[in-house]
Amino acid sequence: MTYTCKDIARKTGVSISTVSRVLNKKDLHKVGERTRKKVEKIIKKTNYTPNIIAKSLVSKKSFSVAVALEDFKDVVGPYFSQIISGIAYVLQENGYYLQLLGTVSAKNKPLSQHYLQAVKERRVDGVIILSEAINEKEILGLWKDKFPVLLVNRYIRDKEIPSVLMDNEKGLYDVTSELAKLGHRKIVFMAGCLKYQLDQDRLKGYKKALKENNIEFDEKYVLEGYFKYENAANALNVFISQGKKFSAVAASDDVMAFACITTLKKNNLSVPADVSVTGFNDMLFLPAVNPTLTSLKVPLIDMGKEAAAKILEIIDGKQIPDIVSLFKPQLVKRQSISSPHAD
Amino acid sequence: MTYTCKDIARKTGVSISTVSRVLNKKDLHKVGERTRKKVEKIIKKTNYTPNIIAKSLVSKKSFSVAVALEDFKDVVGPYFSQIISGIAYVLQENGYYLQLLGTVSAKNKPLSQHYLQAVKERRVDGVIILSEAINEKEILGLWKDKFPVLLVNRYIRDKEIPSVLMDNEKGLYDVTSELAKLGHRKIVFMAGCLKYQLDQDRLKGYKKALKENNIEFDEKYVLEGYFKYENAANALNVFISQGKKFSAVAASDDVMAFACITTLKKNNLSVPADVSVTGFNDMLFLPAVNPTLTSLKVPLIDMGKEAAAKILEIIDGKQIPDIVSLFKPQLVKRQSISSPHAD
DNA sequence: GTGAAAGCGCTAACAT
DNA sequence: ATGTTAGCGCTTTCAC
Repeated sequence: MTYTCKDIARKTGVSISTVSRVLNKKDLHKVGERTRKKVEKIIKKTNYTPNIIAKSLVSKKSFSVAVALEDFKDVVGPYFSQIISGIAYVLQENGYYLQLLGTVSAKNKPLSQHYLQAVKERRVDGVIILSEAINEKEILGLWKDKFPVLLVNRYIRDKEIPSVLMDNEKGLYDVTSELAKLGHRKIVFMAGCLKYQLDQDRLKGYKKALKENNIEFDEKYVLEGYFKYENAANALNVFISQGKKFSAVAASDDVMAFACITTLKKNNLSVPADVSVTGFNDMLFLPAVNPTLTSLKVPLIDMGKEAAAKILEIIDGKQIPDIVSLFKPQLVKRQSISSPHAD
Repeated sequence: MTYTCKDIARKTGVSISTVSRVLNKKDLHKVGERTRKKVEKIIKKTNYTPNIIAKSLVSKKSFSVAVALEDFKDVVGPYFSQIISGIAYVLQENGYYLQLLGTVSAKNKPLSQHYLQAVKERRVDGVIILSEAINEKEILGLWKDKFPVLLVNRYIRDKEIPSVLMDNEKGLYDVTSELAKLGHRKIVFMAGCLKYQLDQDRLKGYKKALKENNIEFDEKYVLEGYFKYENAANALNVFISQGKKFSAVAASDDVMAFACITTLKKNNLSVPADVSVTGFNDMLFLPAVNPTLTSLKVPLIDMGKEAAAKILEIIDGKQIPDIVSLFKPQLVKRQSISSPHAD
């Protein structure tokens, strides 16, 4: 049997308003001590829990936040899952629920329709956008409608949309500089997806480091692996088969870095003796991997926590002190890099 | 501006029932062609989306399903994330939303309170339980209340609670048999957590294989790694320091298998020359890992899909043909096993 | 202090 | 074929 506040009122012999008052501890000073106790007793006895749906209807708050992923397959893999884990933790601590939304490929529905519908249906009080599949116009539309939105590792140029970011430019700058310092002159940048702002920024850092070390930029040395193992392996394979010279690969992702290592081995190139390889996010550190991967450590879980904390502030209508939080990647050197051959 | 069905009715010059009818395509034959078109036009023009909260209140359906995890940190890591990915996919395809719930550690709240509250608040139409932290009594309570529940890789003895399972007993039986066939006589079983049914079943398979190969069971050869890298490494370290002889480790998880490989290397034992190692779930296959891991492949994403499909059937009140779906693990042999030394 | 009543945005039974 | 109306379970104002 599932009870309603009406049942509780009847059982206690009071009105539903009184029940509501003690339930929400609101205007409690207006409720008699004895009445309150009586109501509380019945609530406990019946194990009554208010219907949140009804509450939402009148309060216009769902106490839940959506996390918009591009594809549910993204949950698999340490990048998104760490961010989500951080978000989930903070939301739960604050009594909020987390809805996981996909932005592509729902049956019979165009791109992003499913996620937008959830928002418009007022299922959620805010959205944290991890997906790159949602276009800027849509996001700006929501923001203009005063709907709480927050972007993670993504931002919209010249617009004041709250974002939680990592310093992508500095990340690739650091890693490229390190490789140059070791003596590398032909460095491949295995980007994820160059149409993403994130890889544009990394490209910028890569170029900056090249320039500072008097290495000429050659766009043929920029490959795209789309953050997928197979794609990265293919891209590097094609590059190798073209006979291009190179002694290092800076990848935009640890998974792609592993793809590069495997591909190099298959081409009888050893890592790091022949080619140095670096990753990004330092999310896949396994001591069993040989060689262990040099990567850029980013506190993904903390970024998730920050994202959740921030969207809650926005939902609560608080003034947000900073539109942007910026996390710094930290270079972690391991076995996958060394000085190049002297040839 | 956010519209209600009343607004649409007023703008179109019809009643709200008519709006509701065209919205839900229900009793549509009773609506005039022209009226329908008129309503549809206004809906399109105003970009109106019905308020799902109100709809839920009357229909007593939230169109969302909860996935109960023990700890949000669990999303990180391939085991849970693959299952979740499968669940999310099927739910979305069926127009359902996914709520992620934790079952421990919400601030000020005892174990599992948060998840139970979500259920009782009628936020969700059903729960898929991945967590081991929810006790059997609670689950049985929900089931008795006719609340749709489904367990994944977990079941309750002698109770007909729907479950999506993998054949844990056969998995460890297969792997242990293979090791015995190679000539191993001293095989360590690195369990996750022996109080879980899953590891009890695996233990059973392990024992069965030992018996069939005339190897005496010794409980000292059963360790617990709690599915964590550090714990497994510690447990094996302690075991090694006790001077026990062994030539193989069958782990209940790939992560623990990697922990074992690293620990063995640190103890100057090479894999597989000195000690063979196997994993479970085959979820971390990386060609870059040396040696590549022998493991039991389980279709985790498919298990997630099956779980979602099943909970939807239960929610729809359909007769469920099988209380249990059983997925078979498949032994994938790679470099981490070989015959033992001849000493 | 407590209760009655209106209303949140929708559905569905019942009129017309 | 279309409209009227009574709720769904709660919050909140306003009486008493």
